[in-house]
Amino acid sequence: VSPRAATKVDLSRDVVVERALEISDVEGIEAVTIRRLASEFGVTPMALYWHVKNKEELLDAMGDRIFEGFGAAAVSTTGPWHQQLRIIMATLIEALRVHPGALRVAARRVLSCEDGLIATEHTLKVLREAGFAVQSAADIARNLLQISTVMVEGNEGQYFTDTEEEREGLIQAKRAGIALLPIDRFPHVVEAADALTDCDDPEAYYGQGIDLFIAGVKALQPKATERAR
Amino acid sequence: VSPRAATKVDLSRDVVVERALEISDVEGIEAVTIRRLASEFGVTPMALYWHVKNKEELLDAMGDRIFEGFGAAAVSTTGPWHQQLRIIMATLIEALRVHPGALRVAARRVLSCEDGLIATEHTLKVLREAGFAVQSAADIARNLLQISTVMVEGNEGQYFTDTEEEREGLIQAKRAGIALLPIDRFPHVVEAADALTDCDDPEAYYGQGIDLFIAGVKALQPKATERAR
DNA sequence: ACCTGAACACCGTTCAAGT
DNA sequence: ACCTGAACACCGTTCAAGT
Repeated sequence: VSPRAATKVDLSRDVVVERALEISDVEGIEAVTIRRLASEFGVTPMALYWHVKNKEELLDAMGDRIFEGFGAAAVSTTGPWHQQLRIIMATLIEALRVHPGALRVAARRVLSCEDGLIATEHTLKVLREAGFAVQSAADIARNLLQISTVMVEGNEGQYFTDTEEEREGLIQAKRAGIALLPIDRFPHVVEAADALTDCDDPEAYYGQGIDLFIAGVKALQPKATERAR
Repeated sequence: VSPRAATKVDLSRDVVVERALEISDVEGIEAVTIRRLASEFGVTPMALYWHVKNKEELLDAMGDRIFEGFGAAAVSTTGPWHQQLRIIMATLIEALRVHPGALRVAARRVLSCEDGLIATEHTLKVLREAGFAVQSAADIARNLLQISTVMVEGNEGQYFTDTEEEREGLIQAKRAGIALLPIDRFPHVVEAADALTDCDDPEAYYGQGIDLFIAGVKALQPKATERAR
């Protein structure tokens, strides 16, 4: 019944990964350490090595967790190819936003986890059927993942700190630093100080990013005449 | 004249940053440590703190170095807006490719260093004159940087190791892992195993990425009728 | 099956002291 | 002005040992 007993659940791989994700979402991925986790579970650092091979495997497991359910969602899309691509991208962004601290580790796990593979398979299928060559389709699929990752990261995967106030402070400081630039040299930057740092309308931000990507892919689509090599 | 004397140049901020960039390009940014640098210079770790405030400042300086000359290059573009944007992006990618290990630290320094600000100012100017609203222009400028960064990173900013052979091995292992997937479940992924991992034609890869982005931005451009709010 | 203890080779950084 | 020495609070990980 002591405050420490509250955190003293039975250790397991899942519990460890879950806690690691919680930490990364608040304080960033660098705050996730074996020793930190151990102390939070009221256990010795070495105890974790029973449930996870090493730190790398822990990070991988965090990434895989993020993609859970993504495969099924990606496969269930319907409609014209560009609409399917749009839904896949929107779904991916949604999934990534849940754990902004673990984006990076997720991105490099796409081709190493079940759900990432399923989603990639379907994405490639859609692109191939739209007439894209193997290399083009692969590049576009990679781009889709990378752009989604970097958009989410740029928007909510920064400024990790211990407290919320501290986080606010960092953002304010950044914005103020831009707003105070010499306006004669950087008029457009100063004008866009808010727009460049913050995002009071994330949906619009992601919407434009998705629009841009889909429009770009559409423009790259080989014409039907070119397709018959 | 001893082998160790060869590395014993006079310590200075520039020399330290330069060496840090060299290390990050070969072994990745995590290989850059104060103690490692100190031992390479044949000096005590604390000696570095005279030339650089702390590790964060060192990383920032590495990022700023990457953008050196980028401002001037970005400003000197001419032609229609989308062509200027294209040149800016191509130039940025070129600059980023020089130091693939320090991409990440560079990206977050754009709005904090001279050359990054100059380039951003000009990019925003071009976009505003093309009719984009402040928020849209800002989002697109951010996207340009992020996409460029992530393309370079995805292509040559991975698999850092001590030796070149080890690096080759990692890439081969990754590709083999994909190629050996069950072909009935992941036919398109297996087909694209090479295309997804490697890039024997980087110019084509970056070219398509730039094409995609520019086409996407073009599609988002407000029509002249809409512009007169 | 699950965890501990002690130890090793690493980190960044402070602070006082040397030349 | 520039560097050293000793110390502190952190890392990940191995290996043998406990229950």
